[in-house]
Amino acid sequence: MARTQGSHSDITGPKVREAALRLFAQQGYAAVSMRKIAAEVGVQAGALYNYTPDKQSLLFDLLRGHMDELLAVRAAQPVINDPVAALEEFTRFHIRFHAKRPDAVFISYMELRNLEPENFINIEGLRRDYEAQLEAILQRGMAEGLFQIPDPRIATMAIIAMLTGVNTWYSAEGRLKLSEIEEIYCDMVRMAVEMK
Amino acid sequence: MARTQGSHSDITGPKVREAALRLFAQQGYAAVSMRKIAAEVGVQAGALYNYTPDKQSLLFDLLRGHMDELLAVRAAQPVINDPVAALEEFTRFHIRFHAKRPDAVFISYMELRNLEPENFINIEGLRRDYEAQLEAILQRGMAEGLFQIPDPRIATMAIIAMLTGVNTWYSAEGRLKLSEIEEIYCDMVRMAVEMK
DNA sequence: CTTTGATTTGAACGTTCGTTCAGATAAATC
DNA sequence: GATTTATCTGAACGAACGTTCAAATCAAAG
Repeated sequence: MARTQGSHSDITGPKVREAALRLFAQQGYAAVSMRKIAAEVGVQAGALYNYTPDKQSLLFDLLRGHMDELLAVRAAQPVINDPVAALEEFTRFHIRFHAKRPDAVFISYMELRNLEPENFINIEGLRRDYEAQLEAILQRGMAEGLFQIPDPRIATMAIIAMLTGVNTWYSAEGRLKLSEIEEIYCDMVRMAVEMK
Repeated sequence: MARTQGSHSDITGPKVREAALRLFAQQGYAAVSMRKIAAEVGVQAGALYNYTPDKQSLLFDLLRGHMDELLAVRAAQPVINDPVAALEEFTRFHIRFHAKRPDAVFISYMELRNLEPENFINIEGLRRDYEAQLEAILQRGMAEGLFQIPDPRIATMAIIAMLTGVNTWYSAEGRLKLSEIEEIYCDMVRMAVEMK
């Protein structure tokens, strides 16, 4: 027997996922052919099928991987009990994590509709888990009389939409550094929920 | 000569645009074939070319029409001088206008990348015009000492992202009526910018 | 009822799609 | 150096793609 380790798949596998992620984000799932992905990797289209059973699975794995990483990195964060501090930490975390992965964030929102129903439900559930973490912070802040929030569920959606919106215009070469943007959003979020 | 009025195009034309809008929103521009649109209209694919020179123009016309209507309806709104009242009016207007047109809003965000560069710039300019209206309200509120905003440009993007985010979860059958949602967002937006 | 021209059909075009697979290639083990 | 097997090529499959166009259809004007 031969070559049980060190085969090309260690290199090609990640390259396939990277190319697919970039192309799906730029052109959309339906507009990207397996041949385009293969060309980007430097391989023939047939070779891709050593790394994914089909195109749909490739998309799902990217979305699933993104959500898994989001929840894993978040879970590794230290727990903060003070709602005000926790909200600031969530804000900074969300902006930073998403700004680093614009392609994955983009396809996570755009290509959900291209998932088969079962896969869709799967990803949707992970997103809800993440949203629930922010909602819990808001609920705690209200219980402690620190926050003034007309509807915690809606405030959760509003804050997340606001934060994720950074990705639509942020550029590393822009007017503001990411740390400055974090600061500004922390202020706005705090003002939006704080008891006066 | 015959049939200078009342021809079928009066019926088929709008049906083509409606079908294209719905299908583009549901499945994405690239995933929707001219044959699918034709089937939805109840016509053969070739007949579509009486109503659009090509598929790309069909997408552009939908986006352009949406933005034109947004700016036109907005321009017909009475001018409000008080920044606090103007901000509330903008909030309500944005939520209501966008909630009524979820498909057009969706493709306006998702399919921008499928526009040819010239068309992209065109639509992008109209969006900036709209955003500038909110930014002007924020600037005026700051000048009058009513608002406390760390960065008006970013606050503009944040508020618009927050408001447009309603479309990702709003349903007419949901827990809250649209008027209630408007109310909640007005509160949050006001709290987020108001001088304390 | 005939004429007229807007509208639609239905077939065809060259191209590209996702996927499969027998055979070629190449690297690690013996 | 021979063997083994993961990896990749290159061709092929039927299906679907956007678009074109001659011919058929049909409703209003004369």
